[in-house]
Amino acid sequence: MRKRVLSPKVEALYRAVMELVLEGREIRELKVSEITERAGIGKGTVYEYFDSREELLLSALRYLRQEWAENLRGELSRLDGFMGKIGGLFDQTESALGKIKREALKEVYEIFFFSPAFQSEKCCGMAGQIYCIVDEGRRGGVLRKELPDEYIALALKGKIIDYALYCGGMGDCAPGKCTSAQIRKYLLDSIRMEFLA
Amino acid sequence: MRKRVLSPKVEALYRAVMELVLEGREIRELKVSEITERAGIGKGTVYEYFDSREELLLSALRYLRQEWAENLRGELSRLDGFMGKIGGLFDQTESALGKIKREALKEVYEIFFFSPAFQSEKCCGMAGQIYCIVDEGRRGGVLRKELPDEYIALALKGKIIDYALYCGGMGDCAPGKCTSAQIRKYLLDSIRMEFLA
Amino acid sequence: MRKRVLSPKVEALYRAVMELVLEGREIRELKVSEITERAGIGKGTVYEYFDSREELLLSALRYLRQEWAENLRGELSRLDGFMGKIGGLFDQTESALGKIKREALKEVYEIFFFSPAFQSEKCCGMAGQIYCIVDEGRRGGVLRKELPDEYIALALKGKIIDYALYCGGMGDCAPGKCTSAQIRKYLLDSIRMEFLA
Amino acid sequence: MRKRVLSPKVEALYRAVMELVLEGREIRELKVSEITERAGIGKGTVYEYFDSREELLLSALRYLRQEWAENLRGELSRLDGFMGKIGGLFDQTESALGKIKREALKEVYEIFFFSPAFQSEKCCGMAGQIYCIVDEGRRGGVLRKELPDEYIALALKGKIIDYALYCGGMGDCAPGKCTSAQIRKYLLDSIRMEFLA
DNA sequence: AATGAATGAGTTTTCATTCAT
DNA sequence: AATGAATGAAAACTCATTCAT
Repeated sequence: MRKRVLSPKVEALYRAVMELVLEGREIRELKVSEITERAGIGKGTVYEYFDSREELLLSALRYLRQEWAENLRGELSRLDGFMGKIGGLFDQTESALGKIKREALKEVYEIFFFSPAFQSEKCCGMAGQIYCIVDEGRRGGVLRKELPDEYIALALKGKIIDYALYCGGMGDCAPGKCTSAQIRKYLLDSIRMEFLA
Repeated sequence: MRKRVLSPKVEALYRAVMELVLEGREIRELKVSEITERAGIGKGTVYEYFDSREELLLSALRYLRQEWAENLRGELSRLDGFMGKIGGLFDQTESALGKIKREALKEVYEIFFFSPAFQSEKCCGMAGQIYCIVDEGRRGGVLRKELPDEYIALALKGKIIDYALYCGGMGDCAPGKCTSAQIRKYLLDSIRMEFLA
Repeated sequence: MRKRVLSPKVEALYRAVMELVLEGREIRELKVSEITERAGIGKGTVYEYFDSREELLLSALRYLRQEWAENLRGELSRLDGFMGKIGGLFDQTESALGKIKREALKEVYEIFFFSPAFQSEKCCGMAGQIYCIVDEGRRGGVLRKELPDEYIALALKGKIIDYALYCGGMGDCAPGKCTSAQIRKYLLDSIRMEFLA
Repeated sequence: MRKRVLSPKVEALYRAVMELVLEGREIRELKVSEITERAGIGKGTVYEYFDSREELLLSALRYLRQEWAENLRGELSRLDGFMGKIGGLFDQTESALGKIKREALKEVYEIFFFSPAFQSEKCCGMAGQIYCIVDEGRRGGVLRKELPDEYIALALKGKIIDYALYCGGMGDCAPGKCTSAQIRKYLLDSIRMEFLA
């Protein structure tokens, strides 16, 4: 539970990157000068802490994922039971998506769902949270014995992604007759039916 | 509905982009000079056909998706029945991922699964195929009446993404006790159970 | 005798470097923008021909040495006899130094006398010319048999350096009672006395 | 005539510069941070003692020359007679060059032989020593009356440079048939023949 | 007096785009 | 229509210098 203390300048840089991403900018297109201006620090300062713009961006990405995952963990820790936590996951997903600009959705999806899969810290983001929930559910005996944890976690992650895509309003090409509440109900039902003992 | 014949230069450009992406490059980071070199044409020629690098990249992206989707459509057209086509979708996903470099996975996922959601041609790629399958299944009466097409399509897409992530070998953080064949079986079972009438 | 044809842009860059050096600038302190401005070409053009500023500077240096050595060779080729050519060497040295700004002396000495010693092209500059003269003198039988060519060449080079330093008006710390003509006479006398058979 | 005691910080800076030069770095390309790191003091401290990097570098240069010249003077003071001291000059030159890295040769030559010529302290380095020796020789009556001191000093300096270049192993382009001992003998012979009464 | 984190002016370098051929 | 050398605006990066501690 030790939060590594960041240099305030580095923290300011990470915050600036986050703000810009949430405003819809693509992370890989951010200029060093934009970030430092937003962070309110000098351009050269970046190079006291990072070897290059590339490194800054990668570190910021890692940090954002970590931050969000930690938030998520905090919220979920207050909830009980397998389905309770799953519900929390949906809640958090929905509320997080509600706060960001439409143009930022793509980048946020990528940062939160996709790119972690290609990093060594696979277990620390959303995927890590889901795994904990599954683990707890298993120990509580609420999950079907014949389904391996690995599959359940994978399938749950897929359902969160489904929901996130839908909430982003871009889930499908159909004329969108369902509300997101309906979609959520279907998804939760399917989870109950498929995974619960 | 005839496929418009591309200028050979444009085709060469699109192929070059595809090659580079399959070698693991991020599409948004490709330089004009790289693409034209790979395509074997002059740098200036790009601007005979496109207004800017941006436009070239977007067009190439659209083209790649279209190509892949068309291949997919071709393969699926030889298969019968809802579950037959779904099985084909899994087959195609697996074989496609088997052919590309590990570094290219991320970009290919993004191009194929994610970014379409943010384009006007939402219905033309993988999502479009899935929608057709659902539609056909509906007309054939094999799908549960109480589930809307929209949800089924969304959920199916999620399962394909699950499978793709798993095949990419990066699906989860568990020590990987399941084979991809097992995962596939679980996913197909869940589809049968949840959606079939 | 084939002069390698340079791209006109590269030639312009080399000329610009030469001009700036002769005006007293230190070659290693030249800015890319200064050089390209002087050369009358775009800043980016440098990077079409060189990988970096450093490379440009090194190439320009090599070129300057080559150029000057070639001029020297041309002038000397019109003169006959060992002492005739040696005299020419002194003439050329004096006239070359007369043409450049005082502040450029240091840099020019370095380029012409010193740095060649640290390059692979040792034989191509002033040292190379001297060696040819010694060689010719040896074949003509005018040099003392007991002195090896190597020593004679070395000693001659030293005398040219002496003269150059003196002409640069910085030869010594003495109040300078000798004229450069006198110094020259002493140097030529010593050459005659020591090396001639 | 007492040597002014240097602040330990300044001394550390000078030593650091010397070390770096002897490792092959060009003095004009040294960064302030490199020097202070090597000296083991804070970067800002430089500006307590020097107005600018430029001034630090010039002072360090002066110091290095002075140091070396003082060493030289010390060694030579133990030797007697014109040719004895000249021999000592050659000894010192050879042993000094034997101690430094090959890459440092160029810079050391420049610092020791060349750049003094462009400084106000012309008489204080090697040139100064030579002038003293000539002076002493003159007073002792061992030098030819018809040769002015100025020329003798100049010529002697040239011979030392010759020897230094040769010892640096880069004296000429000939296949190097002479040993440095031979070259030395030739040079000493020539000095005896030309300058001694 | 000593420090070193922070700075930003001043560089180098990149690369999409143009345009003469 | 095709080219690629040339460009320069815009970006990354460096590093001497400052100044709060």
